[in-house]
Order: sequence, then C-alpha cells, then structure tokens
Amino acid sequence: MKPEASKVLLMDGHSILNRAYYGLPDLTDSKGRHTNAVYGFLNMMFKYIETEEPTHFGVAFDESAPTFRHEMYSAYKGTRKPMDPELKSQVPMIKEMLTAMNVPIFSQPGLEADDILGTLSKAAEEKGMEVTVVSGDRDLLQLASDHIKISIPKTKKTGTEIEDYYASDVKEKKGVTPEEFIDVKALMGDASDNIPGVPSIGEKTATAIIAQYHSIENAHEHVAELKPPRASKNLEEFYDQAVLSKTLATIEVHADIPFIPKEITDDMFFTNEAYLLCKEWELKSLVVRFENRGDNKNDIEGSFKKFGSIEDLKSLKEKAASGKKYAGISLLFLKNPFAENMASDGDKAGRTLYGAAFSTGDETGFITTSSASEEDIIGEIQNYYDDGCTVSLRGLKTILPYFSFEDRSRIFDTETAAYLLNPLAGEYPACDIAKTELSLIVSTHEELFGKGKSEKAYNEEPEKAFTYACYEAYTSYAAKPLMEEKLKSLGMEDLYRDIELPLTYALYNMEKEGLAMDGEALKAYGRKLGEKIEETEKKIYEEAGEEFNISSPKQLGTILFEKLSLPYGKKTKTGYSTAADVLEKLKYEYPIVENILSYRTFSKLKSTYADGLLPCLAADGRVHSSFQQTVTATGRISSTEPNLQNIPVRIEQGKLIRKVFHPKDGYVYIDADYSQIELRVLAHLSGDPALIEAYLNGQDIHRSTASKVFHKAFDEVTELDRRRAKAVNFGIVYGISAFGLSQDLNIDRKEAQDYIDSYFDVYPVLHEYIKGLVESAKEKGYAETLFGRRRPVPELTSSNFMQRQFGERVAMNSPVQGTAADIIKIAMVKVHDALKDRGLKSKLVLQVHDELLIETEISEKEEVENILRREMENAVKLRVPLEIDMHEGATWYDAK
DNA sequence: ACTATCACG
DNA sequence: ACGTACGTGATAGTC
Repeated sequence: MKPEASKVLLMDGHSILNRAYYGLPDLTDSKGRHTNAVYGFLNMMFKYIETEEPTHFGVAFDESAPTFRHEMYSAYKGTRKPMDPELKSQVPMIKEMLTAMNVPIFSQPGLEADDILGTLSKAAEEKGMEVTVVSGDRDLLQLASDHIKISIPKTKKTGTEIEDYYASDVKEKKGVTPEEFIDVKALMGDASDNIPGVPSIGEKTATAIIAQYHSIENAHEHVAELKPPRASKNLEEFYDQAVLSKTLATIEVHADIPFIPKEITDDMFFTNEAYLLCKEWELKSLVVRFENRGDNKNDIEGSFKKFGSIEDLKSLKEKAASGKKYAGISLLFLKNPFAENMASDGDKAGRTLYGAAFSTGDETGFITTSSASEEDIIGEIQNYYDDGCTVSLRGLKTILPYFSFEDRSRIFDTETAAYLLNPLAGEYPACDIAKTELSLIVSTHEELFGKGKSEKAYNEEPEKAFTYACYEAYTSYAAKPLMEEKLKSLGMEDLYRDIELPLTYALYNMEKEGLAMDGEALKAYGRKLGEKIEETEKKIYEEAGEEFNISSPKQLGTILFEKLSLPYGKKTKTGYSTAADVLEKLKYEYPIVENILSYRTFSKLKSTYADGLLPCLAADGRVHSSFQQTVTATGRISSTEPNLQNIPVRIEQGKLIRKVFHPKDGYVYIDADYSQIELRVLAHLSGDPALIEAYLNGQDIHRSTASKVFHKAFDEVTELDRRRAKAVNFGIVYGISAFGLSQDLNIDRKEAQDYIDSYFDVYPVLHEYIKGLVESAKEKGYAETLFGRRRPVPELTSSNFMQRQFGERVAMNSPVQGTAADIIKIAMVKVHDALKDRGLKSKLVLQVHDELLIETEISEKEEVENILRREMENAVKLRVPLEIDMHEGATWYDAK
C-alpha cells in the first residue's frame, strides 16, 4: 500500500461506549460523575489512531428518535431494556469531548449508526480509500470487503483483544461471505435486535443452509431438500418472517448523508478545550497524554541512571543527605534458586537481592548486585537512614528483613498510605500510585515482564528491571509529600503514623516468629479424619444405592433431589443448593443427609487444615503466615499461606486441631480476646443509654436485650429468648435486614421484622444513630470509623436497588467493624512495643480480629498478663468498658 | 477462571 | 417483583 493512500477510521459510537462501560470498573470524578465509559472510549480511540494511522476519522451515533427499522420490529417485540443511568449520562459527555476534539460526529434522525457506517464505508471504498470500522457489533460483518475491515475489540480480563475481519476473514471464520451473513441472520434471528428469524434455526443450521444455498430465496426454492426436516418445515411456514428478517438485518449502504469523514489535521484531538474537559472529569492518564504530547516519554525517565559501582550510589546518597534529606528507594529481589530446599524461616525467605534504585527526584539511580555486593548496597541505604534521613518506599514489611529502621517517623510506606486513601483497590503497585498521585503513566510489572511474572525475568531483561525499579523509587519519592498532604487533609494522619505504620513492624515480627506446630500430631489427626471419611463414605454410598463424588455439589444434588427425590430448598444458578443450611433442615428425616453433613465436616477439616497446613510447616518447626495489611475494606488485617485466622474452634472435632499448635519449651500460650467488642463499639458510637447502662452494670448483654425486647423479667428469659436476642444483636452489627435475620433464626420474615421493630423501640437512640450512618454515608460518599478510617460506599449511588441496599448495610457495618479493627490494632502495637521495650522473651504470635496470642516465657507470665490486660482494655477510652477474657494453656486448644 | 462451600471473626 | 445478613481465604469441582 502506498504510504500516502487515504485511510478512513470510523467508530460506532454507542457500541464502543457500551463496551467500555461494561468492560471497565466504575470510575467517578470527585463530583460523582461517572466517567468509565468516556475514559475507555477515548483510550480505545487513541489506540486505533496510533495503530491504524488513519488520514480521515469520524464517529457515528444513533439518533435517539425511533428509526425506520426500530419501528418495524417494535411490532414484533417490546422494547429494549433501558440504558443504565450511569451509562446514559456519559453519552452527552463523550459527544461533548469529541466535539471539543474537532472529531466529526455523524448522526441523523431516522438512521441508525449501522446505516451511517455502511453508507460512509462503501462511499469511501468507492473513492479508493482503505476503511476500518470499529464496533462491538457483529452485525457489521456484512460490510466487510477487500478494502473494508471490520474491527471488533473485545475487553477480556487479560486485556483488550481485537478481532479484524476483511471479507476473506468472514468467509474463513463464519463460513459464509459478508453478503450471505445477512441471510444467516435472517434465518437465525437476533433477540437483542428483535429480529425474529425462523423458529428452531440457530447459528449452526443457518450457516449450513446459507453456505449451501447462498440466500434465503434460493433456500426457499429448494425448501424440500433442507435438513433437518424441522428447519425445512419451519422455513416454509415462516418464510415471510424470514424475508422480513432479512430486511431488518440489512444495513443501508446508500443513505443520504451529506457528510464525509474529516481529514485528520493538527487541530484534531489535542485542543485546549479537550484538555480542560479531561482535567474537569479527572481523566488523569489522558491529561498526561495531553501534557506529554510531542516528547513521547515522560521527562523523568531521561534522568534515570545506571550505577556502575557502589561509589555512584554513595555520591548520590551523600548529595541527598546534605540536601533534602529524604529519598525514595526500591529493591528488586530474585527468587532464590535454592529456595525449594531452604524452607521458609519467615525472614529473608528464599529471596536474594537483584538490585536497588535510589531516587532524590531530580536524580534516580539503579545498581545491581553484579556491580556491587548486596551488603554494600544495603549498607549505603542503611547508612543514609542512620544519618537521620527519611526513606520513602513501597511495601515496608517485605523490606524490613534487610534494614534496621527503628525510628518509624523517618519511614514512609506509600503502599499503606495508598490503602488508607482507598481501601477498595485491592492492590497498590507503584504504577497505580504514580497514576493516582502523580498523573504519571508507568508500565506495570506485567506489561514489562509478562504474565508469568517470574522474578527470573530481571536477569533476562535487565533494561526493564532498571526502568521498573527507577520508576518505583521515583514514585515513592515524588508521591510522599502529596500523599502526606492528602492523609492530613482527610484527617488520617494520626491513623497512618500512630496505628498503621507501627503495626507493620508488629506484623513483620509476628510473621518472623511464626507459630510452632507439631507435624507428627497433625499427620495423626489427618489419618484419623481419613478413617472417619471412609466410614461415612461407605454409609452414604449404601444409602444412595450407588457410588458418586460426594464433594461435587452437582452430583450430590442429582442424587438427593432427583434420585432420592428429597424436597429441595433453594436453587443456585447452576442447580440445586446443597449448602449446609438446606441440608440441616432435612437431616432429621433423612439419615443420609446427616452423614453427608458429617462427610463435609471431615473432608473440610482434612483437606483445608490437616493436609493444608502440613506444607506450611517450615524447617524451624513453625508456621509463618503472611499478614496482609492492605486488603480488607474495613481495616481488618487478613492472613494467608496459611490462613491462621480461620482455624476451627466452633466445631468440636475441628477444635482438636488447635492441640497441634504449642509453644516452644519453657513457654506457655496466653490468649486474650475482647468480649463483644463490636457491640461495645456500637454502644459507644451510638451513645444509646439503654445499651450503655447494660454494659456499665456488667450484665449479660444478650439476656438483657432479650428481657427488654420480649418484655420479660431478667430472670425469666429463656435460652431461646436469649439466642434470638443474640442473633438480633449480631444482625444490628451486620446492618440488619428482616430476611437475613429470618434465615439465621429459621423463622419467617414477618416475625423477624417484629423482633427488629421491638429492638429499635427498646434502643431508640441506637436506631437514630444507625439511620444517621446511612444518611451520612450517602452524603459524604464514605463510611468512617472512630479513628477516621474511611471506606467509600459507591454502591449507595447505584441505580440497582440491590446494590443500594447492600451499600446501606455496608454503611451501617463498616464504622463498627472498622472501629473494632482500629482498636485491636492499637492494642497490638502497644503490646508489641511493651514486650520489646522491656526486653521480654515473650512474643506476639497471632491476631485473630479480636484475639491476641502470646508465646510467653514461663517466668514472664504475670508480666505478660498485665501487659495484655492493660493495653487491650485501655487501648481506647469508650463510654463502656472494654473487657477481655484471658486464658493460658500448653496448646492453643487449652488457651481458649 | 469461576462457582459453591465452609472455616473463622 | 426482586433476593440479601458484615468481613475474610482455601479447597474441590467444573468449565
């Protein structure tokens, strides 16, 4: 193709906007405008402009007025489902943006975008131009030719994939020519376009018929020969409908449109008006695109240097130490090739340093362990810190094994800060921090090294490792002051400095200590479960009359609800529900169900706990779980590999597993857990006098609630009353709903609603408070804890009733769960620091949301108990006392 | 990769 | 008319 050949790019406006809307997560600017579809559309547009390099460009939109084809089919079927308001609001926005960019918009009353695209592409082809039509709609394939390419972007989890179709590709992939594709559609119909088609003919049959006969008219002539017979019969009967369908499916290519696509000139796209819109809608990466136009690369990348020796790092470090006195750093690690043989000891766990970047903003340098020793590199950075300088980094917990950063006030962790600023993101890689805080576009780890993300890639591609580390160090440097400012203005400065950052140290030490586990005892426990499973399995097969996979909900459902025809309760989208609450109701009448429940219990215990924990046992005889500080929406921590926060305790057979966790010789466990911390938090936050008084009097809170709600004397409350009141108390904490409560108590919804109503009559102040929480979250857009931790609740503005309802429960629950999380974090930090400051041998080894476990040296028992009680009960002063239960034991089982 | 289930708070 | 209790993580089965 001649380079000066004209090339037209046409986009299907609504279709691409639609794809972008459903393909991207919800994005809003600070004024609450939804922008994800606009953002996705523009990114897609620029991608095509860059890869296709067209000379002419335009975007087609449907007119909102009903069109000829719409009217014709509306006789057949009802209406399309209405557009989400969040998407609808973005239609005028994208048009405004395109207009600002001087991009021509084609739309005309009475014409659909398809017809415009059809007419324009054929007209362009006649003029000898190459054409690319971008749409998410496969109907457009009928327009493909040798010079007209239909390009269909697909947004997948893995990124955007593009399918391109010239006429030959349509033939190859669809088995028919573009023209014949219309006839295929006329036969198979299209529910979303309300094209009726012919009954019983689907895509396969339609394609086969048209491939042989080329048109519906010709197929009709040979209707007697058609296979299968049903298709033959139906085509005869519904031929009129097929002819109409063909009309409906045919895209107009001779519409009367006076416009031609506009030639792309310098004044298209990057106009000042468009720039201002990007800024207003906070489309940060587009703002950057505008600002960086001309010099493709970000300016700072030019300042990145490779250090050839430790002297280079030293001189930059010294310059920094005498100047601004703070720097960003980034360390890259390799998986140690011997890691498999050296079981994790919770410390430098199978890692070796590949290189480190050091950034002072103006200058950023990277040094690898091929030009300096690991000791020297670490030493220089440690030295810099020891000179009283401040270090900003990302992921403090993984870096702590290499340094001694005792003075926390001179450490800034961008990851933790980013989590506080938005706890919903899930992950906080440097590229996201750069984008959010600096409007800087940086390649992601995956973009640079691919999906496998094996750390070996650093050795194979040192250039990329260099770029990656420098950007991370630079980002940590540049984002620090901005993030600190944000934390301050949002009132989260103390939360960050006094709670989260010190907590990282406590979590690091907990991971390092680990929990001692008796591998042999665990194996024996596993064997015992194995026997139980076999026994139970036999009984089930006997009762079912056949062998099947009991662990397969699908097979189990078939056996129970079809073969044995038990009454089924709920259904899931894939079949019958076999969840425990359904089976629970059947177990008294059907012995097989009881055995199935036992089987479930045993196999859960064996697979997840007995077998699951064994590979986690490190060479030092201990289990080193990872504690995640930046995962949960509410501020709790989580535990992985293994999860030590869900070790069985409620179930008798499961509880036994706690006997395999035992302290080392000369030590005992001391376990302390808060008593009803969430309900106490709620009493404090709401200020409800009735609730507060019950706690001040040291009453059994559930009994007290039952006595009030059911109007009975305290001593006359039955166990059932108490159990119900307890469920309501829990429900309140979760953001109560009558349905949820009725499920939990196995009562009907009406009765559950009565309980809730009576509950709120008894605690009117609490009721007002809870209503206020929802109001406040709606107004501010987030829920917050006593210590200022925020959780955005975007669901509250959703157009979906269910989503909004969920948002309301979140608004009620997050401040309670979150404040409780804040409190135990404070206690953890205080306990951890107290043990350390006194030089005790006893160590904090586990946190389970409202519980702390300390491996206690025997002679330190009393001191540890004092510390635990004091720091936990006085972590914060509330209107009600915080109480703990504390036990000691020779195993975790005994300490509960 | 997704769903169903179930362990914990 | 709908279909839900809040917050997690691991496993097995299915696609």
